[in-house]
Amino acid sequence: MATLTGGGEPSATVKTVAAHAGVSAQTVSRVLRGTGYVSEETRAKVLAAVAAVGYRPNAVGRSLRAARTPMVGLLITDIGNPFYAALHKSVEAVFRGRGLTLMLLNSDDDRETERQQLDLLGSYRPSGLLVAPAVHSTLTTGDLAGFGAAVLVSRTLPDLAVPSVVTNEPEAMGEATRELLGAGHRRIAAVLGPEGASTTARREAGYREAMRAARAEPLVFYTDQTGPGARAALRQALHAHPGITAALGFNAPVTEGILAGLRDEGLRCPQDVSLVGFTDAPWMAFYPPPITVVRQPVEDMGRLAARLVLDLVDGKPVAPEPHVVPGTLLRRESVAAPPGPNPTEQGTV
Amino acid sequence: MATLTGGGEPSATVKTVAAHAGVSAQTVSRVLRGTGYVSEETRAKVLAAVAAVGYRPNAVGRSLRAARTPMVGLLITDIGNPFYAALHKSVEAVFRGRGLTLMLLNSDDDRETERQQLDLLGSYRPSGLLVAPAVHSTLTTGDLAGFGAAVLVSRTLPDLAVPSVVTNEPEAMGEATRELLGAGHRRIAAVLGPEGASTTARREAGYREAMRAARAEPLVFYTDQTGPGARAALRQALHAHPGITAALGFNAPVTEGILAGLRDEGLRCPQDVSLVGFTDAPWMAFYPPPITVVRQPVEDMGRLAARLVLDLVDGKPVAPEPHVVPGTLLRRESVAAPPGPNPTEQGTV
DNA sequence: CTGAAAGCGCTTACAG
DNA sequence: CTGAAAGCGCTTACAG
Repeated sequence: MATLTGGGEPSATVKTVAAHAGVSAQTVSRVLRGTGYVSEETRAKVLAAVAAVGYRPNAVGRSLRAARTPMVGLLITDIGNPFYAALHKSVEAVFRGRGLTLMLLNSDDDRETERQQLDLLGSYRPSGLLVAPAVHSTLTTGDLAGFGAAVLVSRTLPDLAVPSVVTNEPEAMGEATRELLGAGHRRIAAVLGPEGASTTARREAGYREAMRAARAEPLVFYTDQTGPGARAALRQALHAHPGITAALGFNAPVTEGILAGLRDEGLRCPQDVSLVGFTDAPWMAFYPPPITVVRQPVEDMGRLAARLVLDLVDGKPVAPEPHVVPGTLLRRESVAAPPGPNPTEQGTV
Repeated sequence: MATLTGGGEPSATVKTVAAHAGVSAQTVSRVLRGTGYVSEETRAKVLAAVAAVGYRPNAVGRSLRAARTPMVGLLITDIGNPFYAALHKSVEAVFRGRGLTLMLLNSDDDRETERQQLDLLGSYRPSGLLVAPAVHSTLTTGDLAGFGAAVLVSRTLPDLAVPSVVTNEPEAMGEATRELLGAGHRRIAAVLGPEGASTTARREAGYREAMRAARAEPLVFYTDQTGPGARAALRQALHAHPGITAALGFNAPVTEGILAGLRDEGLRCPQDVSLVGFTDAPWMAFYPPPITVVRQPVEDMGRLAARLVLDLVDGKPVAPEPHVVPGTLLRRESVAAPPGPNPTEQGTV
C-alpha cells in the first residue's frame, strides 16, 4: 500500500492516473482533493485508476503550485529537555489530521544555528512557525512575519509584535519562593537558566520580588540550563555561600543538576537543603524525596500555541499580548524547615 | 537577513536575480549551487543581485526538479522517551552541514499511525529514512525500499532485508541478569516492553538464557513501555509473586515506573528489591540509590545509523546484517544481596 | 460536470 | 564560460 518510487519503476503521476481512467489530469486532482463537482461515475473510475497504477501524491508539486507547504516549524533550543519533547507531542497532536506536518528544528540555544534552521525552514515556504528563541536571538518581527503565522512559545523576545504563549512565571516563581520562605528559609539560591533568556528574566523577577518582600538577600546563579551546568553552578554556590539552606531549580534538567550537586557535597534533601523545582518531570513524583515543583501545563501550552497558529493560518486575528497559562505549585516532600542552628549539623564541606 | 515572503512583496526568484544581474537564470543557479564554471566577475554580479533583491532559495522548486528532497525521516515511537530524543540529536548532528534536513515523525507505537506518517513523509520524496518500527508493524521490505535509503534503528522487523543498527541486547541483558543472580537473587522479575517488539524479544531472550543457566524460574512481564504502565505492571507482579527480590527494567521510562511501583508498595531499593535498568538516563546517576544500568551508546547508534543512510544515499553498499553496537553495564548502587530469610524483613504487603 | 492551457521555481540536458 | 528551451507534478483560472 505504501509502496513508493523505488529506484525502479517511474512513479505514477496525475497524468498516469488520468490516462488510465480516461479523464483529464484536473479531474484527477479534483477527485483527490475532494473539491468541485465530479460525477460519481467519474470519481469511481479515478479512484480505481489511482489504486491500479499505485499513485502516490507528490507534496512537492502541490506545494510549488500552492506557493505554500502545509508544514509548520517548531524551533526549540533542546529536544533533550523533556519540556520541549512534551510540547512537540501536544502540538503535533493538534496538527495531525488537519493535514499539517510539524517540523522539529533544534537551535541548541545558539543564535547562529537558530538563523540557519529558520532559513532552512523558510526555503520550504512553510505555513507557520512556533519558536522558543535562542538566548540573545537576533530574530526580528520582520524575520517572523515572513513565516506568516508565527507564535512564540515558552520564551519571548523583547519588542516583538508576535503572539506568544507563556507560563505566569513571575507569580509562580514567587509562590515557589514563598513556599521556602514560609518554611523558615532565608538563604535561598535561585539556580536559573541563561542570562538573557526571557524565561530566566521572568522567573528571576518573581524570585527577587518575593525575596524583597521578605527582606531576604537574593542569591542568583545563572546556568546553561542543563543538568551538568546546574550541578557545577550549585557546587560553586554552596562553596561561596555555605549558609544556603534551600534552592530553586529553573527547569527539570537544572533541578536534576541541583540534586546531583547536593549529592556531590554529601548534602541531603530536604534535611540539609530544601528544593523547589520549576517544571515537573515523571521521576520527580517518586524521587526520594518527591520534589515539590511548579508544574507548567505543557500540554495546554502546546495546544494553545498550535491553535493560535491555526487561527493565523486561517487569517483570523490573534491578540499580540502574551497568552498566559498558569502554573501550579505541587507540594511534595522536598521542602522542610532549615537545619537547626547547631553549625555541626549544617553539613557544609 | 532572514526576511521571507511575507504577505507583502512577491518573493524574489532566480529570474528576479537574473534580471537584476543581467544574466540568465541558469547562471544564477550555477553560482548558487557552486557547480560548473562561472567567471569571477559574473559570480560577483550575481551575488550582489542576490543581496540586492533579497533572494531566498525555494527548496520546493529545487526538489520538484531534482525529484528528490534533501530530507531524511526519523520515525520513532515516542519522542518523550529520552533515548529517542538523544537519538534525534545525534542523527541531526551528522546531517546538519551535509544539507540534509531531519524530519521527526512519531508513530505513538501504533502501526496505523506509522503508515500514515510514512505516507506523509513519502509525499515529500525524501532522500532516506531511519525507522524504529511500531509494534506489529506491517511495514514490508517494499515499503522501505521506496525510500531508497532506509535503515532500522533500535528496533528491527523479522524478514526485512534492510540494514539495521541495534544494541547487543541478548548479551547485555544476560549480563544484567547475571549481575542480579551473582548477588544471590533467584526471583528476578523482567519488566519488559510490548510483546511483539524486537527489542522486547531480544532482551527477553538474554534474560531467559541467563535464568535458565542458573536454573532460576523466569518471571516475565510485558508493558506498554511507559512509566505508568511499568508502575502498574510491577505492582501486579509483586502481588502475584511476593517473593520477588529483584527487577530488570526494559528502558528508562520502565525503570522509572519500577521505582515508582516500589515506592507505592513501601519497598526500598536495594534493601528490599534490587534493580538493574536498561538504557541510562541522567537522573539515574544520582538517584538514591544510583541505578545500575546497561548503558546503550545512543550517540554511537545515531551516528552509525546516520552514516549508513548517507552511504546508501551515495549509492555505496551497506551490509544488510544488523550492525551491533555494544552496551555497557554500569555498576552503581541499586544491587544488593536479597533480604534475609526472616519473612518479617521482606516488607511484602 | 469536465478539459486545454498555463505556470509555480528550479535545474537538466543541449547548444553555442 | 554562458544562454534558450524544456519539464519536474501539481493546481489555478478560464472555457465550455
